[in-house]
Amino acid sequence: MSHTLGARQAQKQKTRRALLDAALGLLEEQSLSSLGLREVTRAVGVAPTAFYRHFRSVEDLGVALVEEALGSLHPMIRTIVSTTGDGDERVARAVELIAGHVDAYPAHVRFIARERHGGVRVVRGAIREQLALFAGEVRDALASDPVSLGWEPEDLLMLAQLYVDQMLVTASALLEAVGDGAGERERVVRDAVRRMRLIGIGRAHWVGGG
Amino acid sequence: MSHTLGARQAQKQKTRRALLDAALGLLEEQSLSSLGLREVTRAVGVAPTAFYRHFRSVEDLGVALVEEALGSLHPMIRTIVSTTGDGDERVARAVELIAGHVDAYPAHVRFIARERHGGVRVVRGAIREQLALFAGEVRDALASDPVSLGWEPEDLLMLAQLYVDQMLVTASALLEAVGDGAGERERVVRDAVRRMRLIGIGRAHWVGGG
DNA sequence: TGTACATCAGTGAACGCGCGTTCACTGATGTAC
DNA sequence: TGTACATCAGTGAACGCGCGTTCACTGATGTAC
Repeated sequence: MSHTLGARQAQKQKTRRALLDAALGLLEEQSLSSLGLREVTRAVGVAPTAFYRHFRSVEDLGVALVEEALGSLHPMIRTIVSTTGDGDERVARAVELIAGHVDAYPAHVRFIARERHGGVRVVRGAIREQLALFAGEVRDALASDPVSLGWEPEDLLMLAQLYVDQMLVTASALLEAVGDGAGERERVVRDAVRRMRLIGIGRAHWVGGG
Repeated sequence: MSHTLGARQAQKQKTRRALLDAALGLLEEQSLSSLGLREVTRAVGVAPTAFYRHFRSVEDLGVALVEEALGSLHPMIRTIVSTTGDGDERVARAVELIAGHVDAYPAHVRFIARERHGGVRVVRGAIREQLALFAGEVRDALASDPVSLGWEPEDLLMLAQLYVDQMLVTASALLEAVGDGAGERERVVRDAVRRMRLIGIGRAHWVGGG
């Protein structure tokens, strides 16, 4: 996969990276459907036409950003679901992991939160697809937990989706709290922990059917 | 409030309404930060300059849409929180009310889902403000319910926010299901009911502190 | 009711500007012998 | 190692187009007497 690239390929990758990073930066203050190709190339310092050597359009770049942003989340999700310990410990660790991810990749998180319901159809579709994969992973992890004995498959998937949604809600709330000081951030974390605890309690007392 | 308007005022209101409606229509396929003033006036059939008689900018029109879209939700929220009956009945009625609102005002719902994390700061702020009002209303309703005896104020607000979030998640999921036939819609409704039930169960067994 | 004047929603021409896309190009890198 | 040719990432000029905003205007509606 990562055998030595020729100088030409290496330079091309570098420019592509620069285009993606510039776009991510510009997308902190606007949404994808208003991002211009010339804006991106101007930020990088290449000619507008260079863009076409890497992407067919800004939408295409958007799809690449989705894969990058959500691809990097898979390892984190696997870490969370494979964490051991009792309920409250697991919740605390999960929220910590999410907070760490938001600190490490704030622009990616903002991009996903913004474009999940944004104005570009193919990008919404790509995000939806990735989130469905996440929900599947979480469901499989839940299924192999003794607590889930007697749960119907549909209910397990519902719970998995609820967890994935909460992960995004938490990430997005943390992002908004970034500028508001450490106190506000602490409050958001405590709130996220309580939400997850409440869902965990609902899970522990769940009765199917109805 | 609604005493008879002069012919001039009445005509002005009509044009304003047409601008808001045209914008809502255009925003089904794009986001506010890429919506152009000329697009809106073209859709209505007035000169571009007429726009300025009603709004200072497209952002300003966006804030007006937020007030319209979320203002109309207040009565629904009051109806939901004042509904009587046991947990499962209340949940079912709440989801029905939400589904009815989505059917009645799909463009408003899409607008809020899209712009809640969208690229226009003042619009995000206006949405956040309205949602905080909703959460406050829900919290007050929860507080006056015997089930909440012993709950800390912070936990009540957390739960209220969770309910408001779920309302939006449900509305947005219903919207996505609109094109996918009645079966898919039914599935989304069942899923929403189960999510709300699970949260209700967590609420019933909640223990503060920790 | 009739008249003279004020208001103001909507018009239409004009502006400078940045957009996405096309095209033929350049020159460094890669490859075949 | 050296040479001749192919590839291809990035260039720069050019295009037609729609944008937001300004300005002086028109003519129907409103108001004062």
